[in-house]
Amino acid sequence: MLMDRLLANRRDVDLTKQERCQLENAISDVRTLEPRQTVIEAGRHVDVSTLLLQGLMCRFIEDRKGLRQLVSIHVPGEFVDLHAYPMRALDHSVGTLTTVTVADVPHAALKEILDPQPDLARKLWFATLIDAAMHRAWLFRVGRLDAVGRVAHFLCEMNARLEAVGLSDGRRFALPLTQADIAEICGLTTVHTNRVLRQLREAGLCQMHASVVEISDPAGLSHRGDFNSDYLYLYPPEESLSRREPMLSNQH
Amino acid sequence: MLMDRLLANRRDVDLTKQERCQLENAISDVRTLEPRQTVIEAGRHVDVSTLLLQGLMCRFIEDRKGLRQLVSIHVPGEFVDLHAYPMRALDHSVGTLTTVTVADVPHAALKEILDPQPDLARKLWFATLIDAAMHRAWLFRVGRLDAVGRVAHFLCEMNARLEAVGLSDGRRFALPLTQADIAEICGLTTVHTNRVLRQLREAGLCQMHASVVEISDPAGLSHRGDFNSDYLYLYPPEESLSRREPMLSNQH
DNA sequence: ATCACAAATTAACAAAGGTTATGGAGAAAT
DNA sequence: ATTTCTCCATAACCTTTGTTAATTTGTGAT
Repeated sequence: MLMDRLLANRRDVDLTKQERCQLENAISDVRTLEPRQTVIEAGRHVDVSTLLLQGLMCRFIEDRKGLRQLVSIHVPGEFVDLHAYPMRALDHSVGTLTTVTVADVPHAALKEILDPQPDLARKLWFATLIDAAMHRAWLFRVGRLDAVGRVAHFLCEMNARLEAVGLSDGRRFALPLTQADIAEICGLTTVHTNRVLRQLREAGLCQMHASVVEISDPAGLSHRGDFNSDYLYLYPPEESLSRREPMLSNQH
Repeated sequence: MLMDRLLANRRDVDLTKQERCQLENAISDVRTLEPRQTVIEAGRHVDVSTLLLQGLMCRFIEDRKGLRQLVSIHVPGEFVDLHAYPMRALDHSVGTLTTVTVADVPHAALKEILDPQPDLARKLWFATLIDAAMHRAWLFRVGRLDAVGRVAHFLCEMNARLEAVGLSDGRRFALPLTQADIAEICGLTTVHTNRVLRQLREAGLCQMHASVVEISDPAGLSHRGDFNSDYLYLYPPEESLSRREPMLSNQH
C-alpha cells in the first residue's frame, strides 16, 4: 500500500508490518501538489510532516538575492521533513520539483504512536539522521570536488537511491530535473553545468537526454565523483533484491 | 558541574535539572585527548557517544587522496556524536583539533534513561538535528558564497556559538585553528584562505592573529557572509544573557 | 501548423581561485 | 645559539568557473 516504500531498503530501519500500519493510520490526508512550488517557507512552524509518495521534492536555502542552494532532494518513499516533528520550526524551505503526491502525517498522531514505543521512535530518529548523513556527503561534494566530479557524484547518488526504491535498473533512470536544478544542487551555474554534462558524455561516462539519465560506465562515474554509497545506509544489493518491488515506470 | 554547559542556550532543548543529572550519571569516563588525532575512523561501529567538555573537535570526510572536508566543528558543551546512538556506525571520521577533555556516555546507559522518557528522548533527538541544520548552513556556505563570504560566514558562526557558551564577548574570541583548518572547513586552499583573511582585514571587517579573532565590524561581516544565526537554534540574546555562565578564558 | 516559452547549447571574455615555489617569523628542542 | 618545524605570507602563473549574450531545440497550447 502507501507505506510499502516508506523507509524501504534502509539498514537499521526495518519497520515491522505493525509499525508500518500504525504509521499509515496516522496519515490525515493525501494530496497532489503542482511542480515548482514552494510548499513551506523557511522559519515557519509546522505540526505536520510530509511523506513523499510520488515525484521529486527538495529543500533549499536562499541567499539575499534569492539564489538557491538545494540542501536535499527527495525520492518517493521518504519523509521529506520528519525532522520537523522534534524541531517544530524549519530552518529552510521545502518545494516541489515535479508534480507530487504527498501524505500528511500530523505530529499529534506521531506522538501518540511514538511515546509508548521507544524502539519505533529510535527508528524514526535514525531516519532523520540519514538526512544529516546525506548533507555531509553533499558538503564533501561541493567542498572538495570540481564541477565534473560534483555532477558525477550527484548522478551516482540518484542512481543508488532510485535503484533502492525500484526506480532505476542500476544504469538508466528517469530524472525530471533541468540543468538549472542540477546547478542549484551542485553549487554551479547552469552554463557550466551544461559544459560538464557534455564532458561527461564525451568521456563516455554518462549522458542525460529528455529527463533520462543513462550511465554508460558506472564504475568510471563513481570513480570520477569519488562516490561511495555508504552514507545512504542502503541494504547491500544482494539483500535489497529480495525486498525490492517490481520496477516502476517513473516518478512523474 | 560537567553538564552545566550541555546543550545550553538552545531553544527547545531546555533540560530540567533532573534530566541533566541523569545524563551526568550516565558518563562512564572523562578523558583528555591529544590535539590533531583521529578519534574515530569512518565506518566504525560505536556504542559510546562523546560529550565535549573542553577544546575543539571536528568531523570530516576524506577523499581518495586523503584531502579532508570538515563537515562540522564542535565547541564545549556539545555532544560530538550523539547521532551514533541511533545510527550505531558513523559515515565520517571524528578528530580533535586542540587538546580536549571529553566525557564518554555509553549507549546502554542512554537507552535506560531515554526509553521511559519520551520527552527527553525527543529533546536529544532534536539536539542531533541541530547538526543537520548546521550541515545545511555549511552547504549553503560552500555552495553559494565566494571565498571571502565563506570565511566571513564561518567566523560569524563561531562567534555566535562561542558567545552562547560564554567563550566570546560578541567581538573577540580565541579560535585555535590554523589557516589550513579554515581551508578544510570552507572548501578552499590554504593559500587562498590566507589571501581571504588579508582581504577581510583590509576591508576592516575582522582580523585573526595568534589564534584570536577580533571582529571589528560584526554587522559588516554578517552581511558579507550572508549570515543569519537562525539555524543555530540559540536563544535570542536577551534570553540567553540570564542563562549564560561567566566568561571563560578560552578552550584550550 | 504556428506560436510561445522553457530548456539546452555554445562562444567570447572576465574573474576567481588553484598550483607551485620561496622566504620569513615564532616556538620548542638540543 | 643553532636547529628544526610549523604556520604565515606573498608572488607568478595557470586552470577552472562565472558572465553575458545570442542561437537552437523541443514541447505544449491554440
